[in-house]
Amino acid sequence: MTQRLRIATWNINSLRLRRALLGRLVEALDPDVICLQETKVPDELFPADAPAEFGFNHVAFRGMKSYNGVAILSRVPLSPLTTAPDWCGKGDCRHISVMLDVPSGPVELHNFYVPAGGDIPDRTQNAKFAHKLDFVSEATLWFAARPPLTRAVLVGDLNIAPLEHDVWSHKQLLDVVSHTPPETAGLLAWQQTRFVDAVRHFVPADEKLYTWWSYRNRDWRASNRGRRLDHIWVSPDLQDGLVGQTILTDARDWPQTSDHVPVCVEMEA
DNA sequence: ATGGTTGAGCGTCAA
Repeated sequence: MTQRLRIATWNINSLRLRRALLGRLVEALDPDVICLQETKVPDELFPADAPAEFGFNHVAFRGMKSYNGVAILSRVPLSPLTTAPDWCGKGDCRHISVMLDVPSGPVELHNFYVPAGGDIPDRTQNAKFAHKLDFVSEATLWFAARPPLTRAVLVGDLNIAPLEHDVWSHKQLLDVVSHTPPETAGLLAWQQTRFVDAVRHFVPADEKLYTWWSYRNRDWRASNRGRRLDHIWVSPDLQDGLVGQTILTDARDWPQTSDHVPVCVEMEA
């Protein structure tokens, strides 16, 4: 027997500022698990009552002051995984992983916030870009070195739009951090450590898909200069159980919202 | 080519 599992991911850009918007996310998507990035809250200030307020009685989080931070809110029990390294040795709270105690069998869940990489797409001139490439390489090597994963899901703000139609203009973004060849090649190599892009499973590669629109636009919908930076990948054994995907574009119009919108995949797992 | 906006938390830095 399998059971329905909906997993959502959202770069919330401050959990404390936008915790009420979690209610809208739950209303729209009814997820079993919510993975958050850029919580921007140290663990000792994590709003401990927020998950239960929205029906999530199980939580794991890793945060720091001002920057980064990840969290997993779950309706099913979870246990933390502690096997992953401290990526790039920075201790910067960009990854958290758990085993979800799904009745039909445990599911390994990874929630990542990949470095944005700064503005200059040159690792010799820009240490943040070097960090981003190194982070992706390190993750690729780590997953590649493991036995092929089963019942595994990897989500997050990966800060890279890998495909031509994951950005509003492939040509104009080829030298813009998030869509440069070393980044897209790096992300696809990571994915090829044996994951399936669960959103593209449903949407052909020639169809535009975005999950992020800059704040620096007068009218994000009119200009529609988006990028698909937020991803949900599953291990190949879960592919046949995929039921559907939702990119909650409407969330970009919520009051005081994030510049990212939630992404959700439903599966039988 | 440049500038445009937001958050954390009080300087600017990061995105």
